[in-house]
Parts: sequence; structure tokens; C-alpha cells
Amino acid sequence: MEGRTPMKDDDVIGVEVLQDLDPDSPVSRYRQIADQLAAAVLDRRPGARLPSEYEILNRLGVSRATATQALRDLEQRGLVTRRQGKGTFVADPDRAIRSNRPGVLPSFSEDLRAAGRTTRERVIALEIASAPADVAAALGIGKGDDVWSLERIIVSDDQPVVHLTSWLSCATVPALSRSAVEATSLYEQLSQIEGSRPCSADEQWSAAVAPPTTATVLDVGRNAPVMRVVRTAYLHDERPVEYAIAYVRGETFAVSIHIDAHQHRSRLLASLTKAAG
Amino acid sequence: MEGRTPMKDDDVIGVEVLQDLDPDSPVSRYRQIADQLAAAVLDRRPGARLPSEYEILNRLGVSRATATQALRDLEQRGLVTRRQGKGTFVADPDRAIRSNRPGVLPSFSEDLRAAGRTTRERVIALEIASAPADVAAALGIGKGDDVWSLERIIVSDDQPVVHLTSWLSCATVPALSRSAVEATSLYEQLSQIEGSRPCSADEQWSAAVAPPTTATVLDVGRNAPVMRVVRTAYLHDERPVEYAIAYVRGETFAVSIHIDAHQHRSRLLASLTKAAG
DNA sequence: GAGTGGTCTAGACCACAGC
DNA sequence: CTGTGGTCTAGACCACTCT
Repeated sequence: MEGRTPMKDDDVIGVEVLQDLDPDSPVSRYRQIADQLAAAVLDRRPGARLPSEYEILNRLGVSRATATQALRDLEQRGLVTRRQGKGTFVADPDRAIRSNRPGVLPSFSEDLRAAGRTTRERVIALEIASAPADVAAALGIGKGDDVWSLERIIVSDDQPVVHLTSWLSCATVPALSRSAVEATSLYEQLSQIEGSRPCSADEQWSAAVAPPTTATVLDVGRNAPVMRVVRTAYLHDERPVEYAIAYVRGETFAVSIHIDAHQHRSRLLASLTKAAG
Repeated sequence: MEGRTPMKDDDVIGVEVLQDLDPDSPVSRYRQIADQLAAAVLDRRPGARLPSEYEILNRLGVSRATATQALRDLEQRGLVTRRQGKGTFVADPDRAIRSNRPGVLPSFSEDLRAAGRTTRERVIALEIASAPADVAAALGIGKGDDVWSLERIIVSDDQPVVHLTSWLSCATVPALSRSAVEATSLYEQLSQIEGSRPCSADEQWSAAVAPPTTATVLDVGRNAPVMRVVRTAYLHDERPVEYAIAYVRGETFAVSIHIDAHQHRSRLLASLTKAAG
């Protein structure tokens, strides 16, 4: 329809951004719509308006339920907010969910790049070791079994920010090379080994003092506060594939959480961001 | 089958738990179904099976979309996981979302109680002060404007765990009494003042060393690591109502995050839990 | 093959916001 | 009033899992 209230072009994402759907795509229709809109959202300022459900269904010839599902998908990713009677609008980027790439787990490097920082990874050591008790328990293998032990530093904007050690069962991940990890990333390498792509992860973030070696590597004082992150990553069938302990410079980064009780539902997003103060 | 929890035949939530819906209720049908199932889920062990969509629609006479929406609602709260071809199952409680109570923001006390600990709140000071710059900026008021300053300690299992200071604009919250806050909770009090119920919040968790007064109050050493939490709580119309800075004993509690890339979607839950190690 | 959830259609009525 | 999202119906086809 023509004749909308005069508004800056900047504040509206028109239906024109939507290309016809690919009927042969394995990707569902609502997902194709959502992905197109997600790309458009990135350029826009918070508060910009998205096409309404009816505009989408008229443009693409889908049912309303499909248009609704596309917009709800974006809402769940934290990219937009929806208001009854008003419309769908670009959300505050601080409140976006960590990874928007489907099926891919966010890594520390990704978090940092999402925060607008450069990243570089350096492998300190990659070797086969025998699993300590805590590692064996987390990976569901026997104590003393062979595991890859991978120690890395993530350097961001020329400052060492994360010191992390990962353990992976040699039974699950037969081969791993230092050059490949340095060239791409650990998760990238795992994705290329059939069936060893991590699909979910549990992380625990707590405050701690930097252990001596970490303090040296991160170039902080002996009793410096750090975020201690314990991560277990799982395969599609819930078998653990990676157990990692990371230390993040405490004064530099924080976990941001947004809690939303609108609409009688608690929603919760998180991202690694610059710490306040 | 491998799965982290073995399953018995009797780990089934039958359709019998579902009572007929109240057609006069202002609560939507899918929400009534979800709430009934949520109550049933609490008693069950992870892995227990929920009624299928078809069992629900046959039992209650709703359409399949409504049954689907109920189960998807539970999935978004982190209470269940759904698997194509298999069914819907009770999720690991560690992966549940922080607050399951609709429309209510989780507080530190709630987090601790959810972790199975007792809590007690003690008000150290409640007074009207003039807003410092950072508080004024967060609350969207002028520097020096009148604000409530509320300093509290949360004691859990006879140990001081959280030291927090909240600031609230006197313009938004005209009255506040020490006894009322001690008897219930700050958020409970705010809920009873028309229009001052917090609906959403941003939190930032970072690692820090305990400031001197906090170290004394929490009974930790001078350079002890703590979680520094900065929270801004918002009303329904997005106006800020509370700005708070809290310090949580670092070695005791952690933020747990679960990232799920199943089904081409990143999902993210968080809860305050006991720290590992 | 039977049962499950994933997706989709083509309608419908409602509550809410803004004019 | 119109336009928005919230909810709902009564179907449908599909992909996946298990037997």
C-alpha cells in the first residue's frame, strides 16, 4: 500500500529486500525468509521497522503462519522485537544472541570479532597426553586414555585476552594438526571430520584469580581477577567431544545477559562484550 | 542407547495429567496446556517422556498447532527438549532457563533458592541520596536528582554471598520502606506500585577484585575474586527503574550457559549455579 | 509401517496501537 | 477506523526414528 506516514527511509526495511524463495532448497521457507531479513537487519539502526506479516505473505505468497514463524525466528535470535498492534522492529544489538550463524557454535574468537575486535590465535602446544581424572570424567572416557591436549592464546587488538586449554578424545578425533588449527580454528577443523562437529555446549563462567602460568601468558599481575570458563561441547548425539578450561582477562570482557519478561515469558540472551567501568 | 540419563519405562508423563481447559480464562489455551505440563515436569527425572502432540490434541480437543505451541513454549523455557521422530522429553534441569514464573524477573535470591539454598536478606541502609553521574545516566535522570539508595546483603546457608546496592529514581518510586523490603523483596514491593514493575533487565557479569567494603561485608580476603554484576531493570515501556551493582562471591557461584545449535538455531539458557572446582 | 515432530496452507477471531 | 501481532482451527505433506 502507498501513502504511509512520512518516515525516514533509514527507519524502514521494505518488502523489496525479499527475494523469491527457492522451492528446491532444503532450507525451510520460513528460514529462507528469516535469513533474508536477518541480512537486512544488520545494516539498520535499532528501532527500524521490518515488513509486517501481511506484507511478507503478499510479497512471497506464503501463508500467514509462515510469515509469523520467520519473524518469530528473528525474535528468538534477539535480532528484532515484536509488539502487538505496532509491528516488528530491529532490536538493540547489545541484546542479540551470541551466534546467528545456524548450526554453528560461537567461539571466543567469534565473540571477540562480534565485539568489533581483531583476533589472532597462537597455538602454544598440541600433543597427545593421558587424560587426567576431571578430563576423563567430562569426556566420558577412562582415566589415562589418550587425549589431544591443545593449549592456545587468543590475541585481540595486540593484547592477549584468552588463555585456553582444550582436551579431545583421540578415539573421537583421530587426527589434528597444529598448522590446520592455526590457519582456521579448532571448531572449523572438527566440522570437517565426519560426525565430530560440536552441536551444543555447556559453559560455566566464574570469577577466579589467574593461575601463575596464565598470569604470565596473559601478562597480568599475580592476583589479577579473571573469568574462568569451563566448557564441555557435545556432538549431535550428546556425546562429549571437547572439554576446555579458559581464562579471560576479567577487566576486559563480560557476559551480558538480557532478561525479558514481556509477554509472560522469560527470554534470555547473552554475549561477550566489553566490561563496564 | 547412549544418553546421559538411563530411562525407565515408567518415566512417562501421561495425558491424564492434563485437566480440561478453562474457556473463560484470559490465559491462552496453549499457555494453559504448557503450564499444566510444566508443573508435571518438575516431579520427573530428566529424560522422562511427555505426551505427544497427537495425544494432547485428542485429549483436549485443540488443534495440532495449539498442542505444538504448548510444547514449543516449554522448550523455550528450557524445561523440555524435542526430537523429530522420537518425542518430547524432560530436559536436564541445569539447562533450564532462570525464571519459569511468567512475567517475573529472576532475582539473586530466587537464583539461590533455585539452586537449593536458603536465603535471607538484610538491609544495611535505605536512604534518599543525590544521584551520582553513572547512576543518573543509567536511570535517565539528572545528576544530583533524588534517588533511593538501597544497600543489602543476601545471606545463603549462613554465608554472606551477595552484596548489592540498588538505586531507584524517587520520581518513579515515590515510597519504599525498609521493613517492607526485608519482609518480602524489592521486586515484590515494586510490583505492588502501579506501573513500576520491572519487565526486563540487562545484566553484565565480569570478574573483579572485591572492593574493600565488600570484602569486609562478604568476609573474604582483600584481593578475593568476585563476580561484579551491573544490572539495569526496565519497565514495560523500556524506561529504566533500577540500577544496581552487586558483588557475588566468585568461588561459590557461576553463570551457567547452554548453547544449542540443534535444528539450525542457537539457543541459549543461563542460570546461577554452584561453581565447579 | 506406525508414530513422532517439522513445516505449511487458508482461512478465522481477537486485543492492542494509532489516527 | 485500519493495521498490527496473538491466538486458534482443521486439515496436509514431509523427514526422521524405531520396530
